[in-house]
Amino acid sequence: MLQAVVSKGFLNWEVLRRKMVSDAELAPVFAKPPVTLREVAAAAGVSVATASKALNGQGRMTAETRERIRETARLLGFRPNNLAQSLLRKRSFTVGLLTNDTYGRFSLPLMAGVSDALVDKGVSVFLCNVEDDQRLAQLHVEAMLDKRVDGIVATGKRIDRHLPVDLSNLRIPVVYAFTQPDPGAVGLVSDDAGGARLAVEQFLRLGRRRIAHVSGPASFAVVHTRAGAYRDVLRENGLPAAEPLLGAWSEAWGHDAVAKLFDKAGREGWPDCVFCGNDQIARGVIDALRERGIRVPDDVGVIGFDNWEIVAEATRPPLTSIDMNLASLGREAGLALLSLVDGQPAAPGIRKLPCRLVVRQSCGSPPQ
Amino acid sequence: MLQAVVSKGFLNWEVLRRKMVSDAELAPVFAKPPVTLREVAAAAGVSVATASKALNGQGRMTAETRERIRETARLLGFRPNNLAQSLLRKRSFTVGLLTNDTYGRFSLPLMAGVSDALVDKGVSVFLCNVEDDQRLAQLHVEAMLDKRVDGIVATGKRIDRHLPVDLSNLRIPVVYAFTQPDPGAVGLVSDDAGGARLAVEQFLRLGRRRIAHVSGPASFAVVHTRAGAYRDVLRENGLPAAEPLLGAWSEAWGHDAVAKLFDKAGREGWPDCVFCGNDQIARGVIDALRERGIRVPDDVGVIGFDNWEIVAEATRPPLTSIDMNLASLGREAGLALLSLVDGQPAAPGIRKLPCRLVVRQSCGSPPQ
DNA sequence: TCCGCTTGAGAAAACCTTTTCCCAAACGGT
DNA sequence: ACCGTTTGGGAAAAGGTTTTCTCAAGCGGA
Repeated sequence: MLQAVVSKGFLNWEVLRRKMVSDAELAPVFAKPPVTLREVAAAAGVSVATASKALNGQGRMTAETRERIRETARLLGFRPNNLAQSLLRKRSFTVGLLTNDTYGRFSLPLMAGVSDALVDKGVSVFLCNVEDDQRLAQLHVEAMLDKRVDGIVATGKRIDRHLPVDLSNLRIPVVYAFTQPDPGAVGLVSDDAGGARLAVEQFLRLGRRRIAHVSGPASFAVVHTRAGAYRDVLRENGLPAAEPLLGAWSEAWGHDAVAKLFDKAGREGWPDCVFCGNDQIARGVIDALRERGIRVPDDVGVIGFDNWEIVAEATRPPLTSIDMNLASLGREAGLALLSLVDGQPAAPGIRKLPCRLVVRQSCGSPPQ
Repeated sequence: MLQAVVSKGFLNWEVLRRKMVSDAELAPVFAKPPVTLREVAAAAGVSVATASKALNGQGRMTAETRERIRETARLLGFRPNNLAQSLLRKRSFTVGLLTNDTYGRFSLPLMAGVSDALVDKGVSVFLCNVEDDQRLAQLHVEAMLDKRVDGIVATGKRIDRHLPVDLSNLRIPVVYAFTQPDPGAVGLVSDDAGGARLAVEQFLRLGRRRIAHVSGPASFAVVHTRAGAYRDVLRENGLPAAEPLLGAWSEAWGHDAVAKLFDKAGREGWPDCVFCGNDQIARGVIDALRERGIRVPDDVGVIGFDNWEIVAEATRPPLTSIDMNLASLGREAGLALLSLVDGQPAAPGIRKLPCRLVVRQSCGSPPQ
């Protein structure tokens, strides 16, 4: 193939050789400028227009010419400059990921999901951690806009709070994932009610009947969503729902809640299972039960929420929990954003993605 | 000010007005194209060259002209197109952050630090999660190169492992933070030996003398680094060092280690404090001690490593721990990369950044 | 009045790629 | 031999900004 090319005299071999030698000579590695299309065209003995068309499969030319140009580009290690492409196409193949939860763990799988969905479409993701700082958020948004991102995924640590910046008039599409969307925007969240339902129904399936619910602070919307679903399922099954115990998202509160639930005399008044608002509470609950000599899951079953593996697997016994599928949520958000960027109208409003029950050992086995 | 401008007749007010009206009319928000320098120049009645110089503080012109152009730009909401600027300047003000630890927690504060150091220099960060997938890593690196990032920060979940991609011949600078650097490259890691030293010396200061060390798997380099420092400090103080107990990075191993340390009869053979290789081990140790009726910190002091707040603060009592200052590490990495990008030669080799002792309650108080 | 210098501002090239014409040569048909 | 069509490929504009060069006007001095 190469031989044919050279013998035809079209490949400017001298250009190619000089280039490669000079590259090898260049001691300071950083100084080596990338190969441009112009250089490829020169080496192949064609115009840049033809070179461009050859590499993009556009235009008309002999198969031989096309292949020769391709080979030259390959040999030279040509890679098109995305900046120039973006300038022309008015698409940067770049999106921004705005979050105020850099240290937390909700945005992490979510971010991975977004990035994962976009990378093989050639789209890169700008990471923007804004903490809760308005100024910082503004700074990041402006930087992204200036860099001509095609769109923005907004995410946060709470479903019921806005990011500290207004993204509603941005002239680029925005998708909200796991954070409060602006009205009329596209939002993706986990189906917390569905998740809670999964937990309670699992207990019912296992033959438990006296189901308690211990959750986080009343200031969180999800606390009420999950508590509502808890009550609904029990009502649907003709069972009495105890008033949910609201406290904090901590192990310590799990301990306290156990005291509240199990201090009353009369074992028959005790719940036979506890659905917890997150895994830390569940961990506290399980530890407190063990300290009281109450066996998990034999005497009392426990299910957590979030499926934070490092906690769920360290719990004794390992914790059954609800997984919000945040990576999928992120992937969906990335794809939704992409289709918005492509001009496809997306249904505004909040879409809820299903949760998943991850069974370990803390919820017990089905009755024999 | 505006009045003066208009009265001078230089501000093409009609252009400005039409622009603003048409903007307001444009219903589909996404269709509104950004204002270009050309438009600013036209509205101000000057050439693009003059407009550019006015906004950048370059060139010579009357103060009045400069101010008029600036005002026009402000009014029109002009923001320079970074893509065009980057193309010309051969600097994209963009760096890549490569990590294989998206779900872990080491890279998180580190990422935040990098981003934090760069954002107010106008540099944005591409987040690239490569898991441990060679193909994915290659994909990400090529995408970054194509987008003409100015440099790359490589980070990972282990100091003693390479990322699944070779970054050593990249023609852009690379800084390694909390991952194994290529030979001759710039690397930043935490000073694990120093951190271990802080912990052991704290115990000594508190009057403890029988110091045990429980750490992670022998396959981790940091395990040996920390164990070495542990031995060194004890030797320097003329105290016998027990052989470190190596196991896993888990709570369960913390439990097992306590059994090994405290099962032997004879209280005088027991350690009076335990330095743990990470916070999860420490958590396990503390729980196991409590279950044996051994009081922390009164009978046995415990210090962890990593200062993973959510664990350290949930431990009973709250855990004293070594913080690796990962956010600072990230900041330093960002700044180092920037100075490399600016052409400043940086000393190659691994720079170790100090750790910090975070005192909570598990290590006890000084002897009275 | 003429010359040289300063001042203020514009024209044009450059960055790199894509795309729309456009043109010359070759070719088939009569 | 002539005409119309296809084929293969090139010239040039476009995208938005920066920078260098150029140039005209104005001004002071002789």
